[in-house]
Amino acid sequence: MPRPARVSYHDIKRAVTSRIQSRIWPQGTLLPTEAQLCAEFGCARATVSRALRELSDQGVVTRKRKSGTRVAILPPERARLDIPVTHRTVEDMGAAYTYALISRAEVATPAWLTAAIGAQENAPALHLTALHSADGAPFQLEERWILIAAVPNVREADFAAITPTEWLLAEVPFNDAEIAFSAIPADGNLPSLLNAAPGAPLFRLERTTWLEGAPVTRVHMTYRPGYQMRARY
Amino acid sequence: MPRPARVSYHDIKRAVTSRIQSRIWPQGTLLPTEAQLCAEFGCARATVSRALRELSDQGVVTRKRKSGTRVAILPPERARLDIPVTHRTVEDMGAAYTYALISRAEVATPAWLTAAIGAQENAPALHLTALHSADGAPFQLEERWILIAAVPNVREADFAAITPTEWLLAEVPFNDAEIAFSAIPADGNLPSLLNAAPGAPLFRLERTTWLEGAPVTRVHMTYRPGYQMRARY
DNA sequence: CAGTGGTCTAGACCACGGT
DNA sequence: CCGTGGTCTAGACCACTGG
Repeated sequence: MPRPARVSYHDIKRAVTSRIQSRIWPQGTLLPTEAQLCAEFGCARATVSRALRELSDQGVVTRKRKSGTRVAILPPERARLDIPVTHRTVEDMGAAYTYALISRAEVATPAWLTAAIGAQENAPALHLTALHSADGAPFQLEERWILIAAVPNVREADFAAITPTEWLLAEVPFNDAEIAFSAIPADGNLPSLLNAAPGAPLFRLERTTWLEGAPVTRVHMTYRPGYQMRARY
Repeated sequence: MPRPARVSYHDIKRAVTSRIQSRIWPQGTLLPTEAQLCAEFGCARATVSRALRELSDQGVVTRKRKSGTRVAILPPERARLDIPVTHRTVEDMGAAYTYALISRAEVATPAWLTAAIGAQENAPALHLTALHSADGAPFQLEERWILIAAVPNVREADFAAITPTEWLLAEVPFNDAEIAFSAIPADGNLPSLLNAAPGAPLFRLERTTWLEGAPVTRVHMTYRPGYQMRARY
């Protein structure tokens, strides 16, 4: 079979994955070294290196210095999950997006939150509740705490005009975050706000964000009944 | 401030993210070209290129030929989700893992599934139900369909001895997949199998896998009450 | 058409970590 | 120790796309 004049790292990726799929290199197999693959494919080592690095990022192979590159045993199912701002999620469904601030209050950070995110006891926080709707129907209820110490000018933000997510994205562009998904029952004010039967299962996403180790905000996003979050890989 | 003798792509990434965080480069700003950044940092273009490529992968900047590199507006919250095999999930919790096959039957692919995954009408499938337990307590109920046409030797697999996931991973190492998360009520046999109150909200993960466009398997993994799936980024 | 990112090369040095 | 991957360099050609 003819070889392209120039070998791309894509070619190497395809060749390697193909050999893994066809069992030429079963799980756990030690792959040839980068230098050997260079020779085989007739390309520079940087090209092989990039191919193997990407496969490693995808969890297809595992690499260790000195020991070499192996076909992953039990590759974790690894998905990249893009969670767009709700605004966009709704519009991507082809629906009209509306947003309403329900409540806004300065509070002391509740104890459960303090423990969960590593904030100081009773640190002042802004507590917000807001409803995101699609074509006028409730789509997602957002409950959020923002630590005022982390973003002092949050006191001046007008959350009737801009969603907390968008304000924060503009204000604190970067951070570390942790996400948790769960199923919760519709209780408290959820049935009326989300138009759900009492006790109905609702999908919830919780996200905590830190800026250089200091907690910034925690949000609970509870979706309308039947909502599914999707990802491909 | 002193510059290291050799500039790493990590240095560039930190420098760029730092400028974005500090509003030197607000959202939407056009960054200097790779060549300009090379000159500024005193390194090769490949180094700058790798730094910007990784930032682009992370959704921090967006790149387009000819127009250049810009700070992303509304960066999507992008998480990498590793879903290990249940076996490992349980053991990572420090619990003893057990597995039991509940049912196994050859069926015609149900109509709803056919439509969802693009399989042929009435294609023969293997339908499996299995329970994964942690320290003897129900942890996850797995309901799976495997299209026999895609993996003919599935008929000889002994799913009492090996979990469907692990068998499939060994048999069909690669594929495209789609995942959906949702909250469902405990109905049918779920309450008794997962030790849940009838109607209780349960977290469910659905995954469909294809091999080169042909559907291979669909699985519904329903977790015990209260389970949370977590990710960091 | 021309500017910008996308990629490859050939060579080099280095850090990690088995043996 | 020394093999393997991790990374940087300096230079080059190419592909896409905005003006």
